[in-house]
Amino acid sequence: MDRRQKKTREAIFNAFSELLSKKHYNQITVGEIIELADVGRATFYAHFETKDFLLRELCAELFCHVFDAADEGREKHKHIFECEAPSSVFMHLLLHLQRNDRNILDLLVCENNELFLRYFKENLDKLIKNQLSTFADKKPAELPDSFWINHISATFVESIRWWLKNGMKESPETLSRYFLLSI
Amino acid sequence: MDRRQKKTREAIFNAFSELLSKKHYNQITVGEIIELADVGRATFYAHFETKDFLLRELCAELFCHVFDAADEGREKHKHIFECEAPSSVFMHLLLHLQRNDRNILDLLVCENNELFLRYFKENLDKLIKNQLSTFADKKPAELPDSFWINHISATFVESIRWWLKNGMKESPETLSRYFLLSI
DNA sequence: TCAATATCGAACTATATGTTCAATAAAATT
DNA sequence: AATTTTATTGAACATATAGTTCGATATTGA
Repeated sequence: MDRRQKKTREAIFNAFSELLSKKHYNQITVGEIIELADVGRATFYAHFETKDFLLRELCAELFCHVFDAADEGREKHKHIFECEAPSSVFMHLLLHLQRNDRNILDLLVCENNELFLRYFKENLDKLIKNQLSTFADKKPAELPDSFWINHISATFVESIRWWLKNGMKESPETLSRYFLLSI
Repeated sequence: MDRRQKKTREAIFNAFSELLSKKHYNQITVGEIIELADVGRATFYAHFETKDFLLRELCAELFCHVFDAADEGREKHKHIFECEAPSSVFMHLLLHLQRNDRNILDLLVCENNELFLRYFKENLDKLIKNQLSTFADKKPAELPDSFWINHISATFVESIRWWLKNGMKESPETLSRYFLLSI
């Protein structure tokens, strides 16, 4: 990819992230983004069709980071859900979140960002679907799989939201325990 | 309240509901609302500061309907959560949802409507807080109350969302069972 | 060096928001 | 029934933002 493109893209992502951590997605204008990113209006639209597309691509990058972060360096580490005992799965993701991507936490804690949450949950659903066996012993027999998957990932997301809303006082270990207890 | 005001307000609510069932909140314009409601632009703004305020008030009305619907007629029926055995609490709300307010379901199923979901969850949180004892036997001792409340109401909402997303094939009884099983 | 292409900036169109105001119609008051 | 108060109307208005267009300029990769 052209060096210029990469730079521009990066500048826009950074500006957007910074704005997202300060104000609600709906209240951010393209004008603000390009001003902070210091790129021309036409340039922005050469990269992203709309603000929604920008968010979608930013999410894709962040998720890639977070969900595949452990991938680099070790080989047997395809998913976060594969690398440790079932009981620490959640904690592992929390650690990744904490360590690597302050951005993603900003997005999560941000008052209401449904678009982001949807993408996040889509990714979670996929992950959890692949790791269903991990939670199989807790699943009431009567529940349909899709209900169960939805329930786990929703509980996952809500645990994080609760954590952030309350100032992240608990350690990842504690929160991980809360999550597993509540399932 | 002036008869004219009431009519106008009603017309705007109806138009807004109808639009909400067809398209996303963000894509609905004030222009569309007043056209469908057949009221003047200035009139709209005499009633509602912004579209967000309109939604907030619509929600307030709907929640009032749903959460207090059983209130009319009987006296010992302050909350849906007080009128029956714990096991049918959820079903009771589902029945209200089904019976009284197609609108509210439209809002819930609508792809992404974070504002509505937030108000809905706020109401739920309050209700569940008052009814904590109902779920006390299921609560792991270690969990903080606020985490537990959040978990229950989130599970509640997600159960309904799953139900709607999958075409509402299950009976309210079944869904109620799923909900209680997953907690 | 050169051809391809990314950026710039400024102007432009289009659409939505929210306000203002004088005229009119409906409601409440006497 | 007459009068006052209030709500609605419609049109004009100012403002903000989205998204497009295009010629000029600068950067890149070959």
